[in-house]
Amino acid sequence: MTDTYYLRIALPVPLRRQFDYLPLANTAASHYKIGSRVRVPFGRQQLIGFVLSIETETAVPVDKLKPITESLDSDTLVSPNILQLCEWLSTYYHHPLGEVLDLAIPVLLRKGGQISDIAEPHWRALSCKLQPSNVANSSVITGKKQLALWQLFQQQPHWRHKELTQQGFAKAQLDRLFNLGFIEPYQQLPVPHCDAASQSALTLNNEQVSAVDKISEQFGKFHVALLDGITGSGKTEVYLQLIAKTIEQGKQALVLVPEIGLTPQTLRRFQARFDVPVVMMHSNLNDKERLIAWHQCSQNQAKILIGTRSAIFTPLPSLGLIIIDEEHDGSFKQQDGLRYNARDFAIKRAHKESLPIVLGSATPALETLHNAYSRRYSHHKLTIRAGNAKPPRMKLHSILHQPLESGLALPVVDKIKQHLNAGQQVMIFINRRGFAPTLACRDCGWMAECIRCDARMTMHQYPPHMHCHHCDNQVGIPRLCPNCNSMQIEALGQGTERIEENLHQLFPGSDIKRVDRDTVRTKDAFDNLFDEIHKGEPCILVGTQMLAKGHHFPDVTMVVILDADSGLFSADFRGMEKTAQLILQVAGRAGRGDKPGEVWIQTLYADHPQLNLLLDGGYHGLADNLLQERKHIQLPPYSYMALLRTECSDKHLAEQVQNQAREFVQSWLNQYWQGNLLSINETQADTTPVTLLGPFPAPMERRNGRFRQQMQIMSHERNALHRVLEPLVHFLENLKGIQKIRWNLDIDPIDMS
DNA sequence: AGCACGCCGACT
DNA sequence: GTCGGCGTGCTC
Repeated sequence: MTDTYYLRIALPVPLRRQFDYLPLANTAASHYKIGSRVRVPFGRQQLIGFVLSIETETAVPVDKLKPITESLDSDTLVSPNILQLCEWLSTYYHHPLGEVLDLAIPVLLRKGGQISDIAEPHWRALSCKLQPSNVANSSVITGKKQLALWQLFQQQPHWRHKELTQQGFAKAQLDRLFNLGFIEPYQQLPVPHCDAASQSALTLNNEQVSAVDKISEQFGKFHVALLDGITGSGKTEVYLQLIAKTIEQGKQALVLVPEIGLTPQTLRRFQARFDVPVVMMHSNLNDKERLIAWHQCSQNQAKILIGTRSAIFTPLPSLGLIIIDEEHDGSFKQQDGLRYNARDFAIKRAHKESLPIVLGSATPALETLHNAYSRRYSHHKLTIRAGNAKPPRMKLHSILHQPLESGLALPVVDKIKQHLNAGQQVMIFINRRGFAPTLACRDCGWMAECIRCDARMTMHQYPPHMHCHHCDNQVGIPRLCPNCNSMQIEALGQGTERIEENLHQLFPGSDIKRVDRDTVRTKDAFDNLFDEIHKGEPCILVGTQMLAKGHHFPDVTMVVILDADSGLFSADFRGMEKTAQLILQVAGRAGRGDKPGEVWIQTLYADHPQLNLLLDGGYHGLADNLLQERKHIQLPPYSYMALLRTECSDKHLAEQVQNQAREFVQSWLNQYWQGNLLSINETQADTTPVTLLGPFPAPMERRNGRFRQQMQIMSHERNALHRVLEPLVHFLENLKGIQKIRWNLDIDPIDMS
């Protein structure tokens, strides 16, 4: 008996629907596993898709159905859990499932590769043949190299081919021993390497003990814990001890870290602590290395995975704990394609797999804090610095009407001198790279602007050029004003290059190091620089964000923040939150037990209420105030938001599509929503379930030659929001002329630009 | 997203 | 006469 059945396949195309295919002739339905890959004909091309389900009926006319080309996996590749989580992502972020699934597996598998592709050639001794007597009697082994090779196999019977060639043995020598029947080649998948633990657990203070105890009580069930600990309070030690308990139970642990925080130091700290294999996954891995790590996790060989955003998709069959370090960090949100938030998705995964998740931060996102206050998350505070170190002294220094010496206030210059003379390090933080953010003509007021963006070009000195940081456009430095031919062209404002140059004048003979994307392009360069700074010689560090994230500089005793003001009046409603997080992060880089640090914030607004709140009441003082403000104006976390963005070289088209979207949403609400709602509860008649704000131009309207528009779509009900977004996406997909413009829908946006 | 088909301008 | 521009439409 042959019952007909169909395979429902998700394909990596930007279409929010699935495709049905016929199976291969004479294959039983049981041959096709859910979550396995198949190659299928799609139009004129061949694509790789995932089997979602096996259906007995199809809505497609049977004569349109084609059989699949081949089945690529005999077993499931994406586990039911991960598949369902991807389906959830697809629905929540309104993104095609096929593209979501594509992100969930390593590139090599996406392209049709097999796990066996990463198998490595090995050699093994054939124990029965490899006896000293064989060698002695046969006298077939000639040459020192062959003998040395034979001796190696005496010591250890298995060798990677690569290791042997690295030791100077040639293929010919291996072949010779093989022909003699002493050894044979075989292929084997790489096994994660693992050293014995060399470091033991630190003693915890009471707060840490309490956090570890309370969170580990939640093992085996879904639970979100906020580990809210000031810099230096030992969050990492809490992670490590929770992971240790997880490992003791034979479970795996997943640690997500921000993009920039994944350093060899981090890996070493974990490896030194545990007897089990620790694997890293980050953007610096090549396709093969990524597949190896993925495979080792999926086979339960790796017990700890430390990774950046996309590591959240990794199959971990015995996962017992998830940790999100620096959970407030913006890099957990992907900013293109599938705009998912790995922190939120991790919580979803923890829920699905019934396990605890720890969100750690010194400056939790307001969303997270709100959830902790409302007791959806448990809240564990760490307020004591290790070794009873004093927190850094923070000081707002008004530069209003004050003379500046190369961008630095005079008392700040004096202070820097004191610290250098005391043999200590000073860090100057300015979030602007290049020499100067503006190049202007003194005679006519002309300013160098980017031809593609509504932005001024940054002047760079090393090498000399004008650079647009928004579209990467580069041009030479004009010698005459292009507008009035004046020679009075002047660089205005300070960038890292200029501060560095000025510091050489102010502090001749001092060691000055600049740390920004232009000086440390590679991970290695940064690590080398870090090692040098770590020697502790007095110096001044000048740098951008880069200095704030990831590394700690114990010999830095003074931090100067030059441009905190730029974040105070930002168009983004998260501007103040982000500024506070950055200030505290930078401040946290400084000092250690025996050398307390001081932080000077240069500002024109020394009486800015929220800045003062941050300094007097700490992060939580400010955060409470910001939460009240958000509640008052009903912004997240007190409402849910989606942002529809359009961009087009034709300004009118970008606006027109927004207006069409707006009209669509409004008429949809009138037709389907308000009618229903009114009949249920007429007193709510004036409460619109979904509100629209905009469309309006993006903060920088023109970028890279395209005009950008955006519209906020908000609701107090997550479901209400999604119920209208679904038909909106459908409407936009099928809108005539939509291919002329770029558009995207950002759910829970964190960067409003 | 690809990749076709489909009609209108400057070229061997 | 055709090569090719990218507008429109489809993919189980």
